[in-house]
Amino acid sequence: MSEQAHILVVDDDREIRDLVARYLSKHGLRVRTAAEGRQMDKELSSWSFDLIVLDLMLPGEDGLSLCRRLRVETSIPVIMLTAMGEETDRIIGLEMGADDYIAKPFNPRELLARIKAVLRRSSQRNPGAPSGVNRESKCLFAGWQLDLKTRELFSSEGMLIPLSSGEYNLLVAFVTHPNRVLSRDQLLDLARGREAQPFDRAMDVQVSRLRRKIEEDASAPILIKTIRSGGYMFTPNVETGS
Amino acid sequence: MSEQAHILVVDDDREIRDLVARYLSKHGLRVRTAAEGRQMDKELSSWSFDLIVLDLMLPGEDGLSLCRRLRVETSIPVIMLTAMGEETDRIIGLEMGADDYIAKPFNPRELLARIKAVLRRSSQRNPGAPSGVNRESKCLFAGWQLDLKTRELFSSEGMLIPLSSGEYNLLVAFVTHPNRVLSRDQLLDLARGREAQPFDRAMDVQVSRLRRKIEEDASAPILIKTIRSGGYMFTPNVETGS
DNA sequence: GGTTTTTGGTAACACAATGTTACAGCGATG
DNA sequence: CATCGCTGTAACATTGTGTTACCAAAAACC
Repeated sequence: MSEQAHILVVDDDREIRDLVARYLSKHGLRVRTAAEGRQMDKELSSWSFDLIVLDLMLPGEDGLSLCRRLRVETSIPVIMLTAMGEETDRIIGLEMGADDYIAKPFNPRELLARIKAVLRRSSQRNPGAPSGVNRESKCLFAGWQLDLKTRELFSSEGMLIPLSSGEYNLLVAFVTHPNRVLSRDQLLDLARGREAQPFDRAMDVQVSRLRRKIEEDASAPILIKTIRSGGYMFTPNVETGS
Repeated sequence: MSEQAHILVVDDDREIRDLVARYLSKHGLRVRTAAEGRQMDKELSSWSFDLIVLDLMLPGEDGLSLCRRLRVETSIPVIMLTAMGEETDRIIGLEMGADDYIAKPFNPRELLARIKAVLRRSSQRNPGAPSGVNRESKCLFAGWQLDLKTRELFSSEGMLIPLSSGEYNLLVAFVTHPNRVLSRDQLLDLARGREAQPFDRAMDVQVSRLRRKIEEDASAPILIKTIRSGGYMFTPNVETGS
């Protein structure tokens, strides 16, 4: 979050989405949007976010239900948007686990202020930590064992393989998104929380360095496959456990 | 916290104290009250609390100052009560380290919702760990035993390892905030109560000195991990006991 | 099939972050 | 006021990361 914060705006009204997205971007935030729950899930699985702005009324699964799910699955702060201004709704929102609440119609400036307040709080609470999912503490894949709590990687023989912070973050990004094509851009976001510059080859190099440590034969990679003009894919099955 | 949470309400207005105490008790929380700072300290030294509801305006030492002290001495979450509704006050409250804020007059139901929200957050942050002051006097981690009362550190063989007071404070900061990334800035605040200057390397040096004493191999640290461009993380499980 | 173009791998370098040591200043102690 | 232990600072060593460059592999083109 020393960089720009990454915000997901979930609202079925296209105008509001665009308005908010434009306003927040102009004020230095990175913004992505989703129209409803399924799109939200898709965004969540592709990017890491620092905060979610969530409309209460949505087609399909409604905002409260999404909010409850977010609370169970992640620790990303949520600001609820609602058309109704009554106190009960506000309270219900908070009871569902939202971090703040704002009534429609709202002044974008106020939304920005609340976003900053919530980010300030959550960065105090959990500074520097990657937001989002992180419940299980061990991951098993292809004989390897990655301990998310101690940030340690063990080979199938039980040897401790030292990873740099960058290699660890990248591996976590892979392990939490297996069997999917991840673009360099996404990886950069998931592992570093930053955006790609044009001709940014940082991820290629980091992948290369990680391969050298975890692949049997780094010149014929099995675990981290290259998807030409797509990115990379982490192919082993990942078992997550306590 | 699987039991009833234990709440301390600090407010000089007797009516508010009683009203809040009754409402919260009725909803399954254990509540104690205090009218001002000294009473608060007395309660704190007699009981362990999961959360403190703290009025901003108090006779004697005011709420902000109490809040700041609480932050230094304990890790109990705080919700600030204030008569003023302006954002500056809110921000000041949050900067002092409050976890949430609610403006008077408030709906008890909203207070309850916020209390639950904060408890939920703090139990996520510190799962299974006993909340509150370390009236516990011993900490066990990775075979080490740290006695908070006598400020002594014993190795697994029972040897007394002398610590300087700086090393002790740093270790306490780690032991009370395990499994979290702590920035140099935070560590400086927790262990020294001061702010970082630009290019302040004091914590690096102190961490290095502490590692030399508690790590098996200081060149491959297990207990205190470096999080590049983030800070440090204390990774062992900490058991606290009497 | 052969050539060109695009894409990815990685070595080498430069820079940034961190580890470590030496030393000076400070306060406590006797 | 000499000594001792502790701490911060500065200097240097080490390690990690991003960038660039060059080469190889794959795809596109003819």
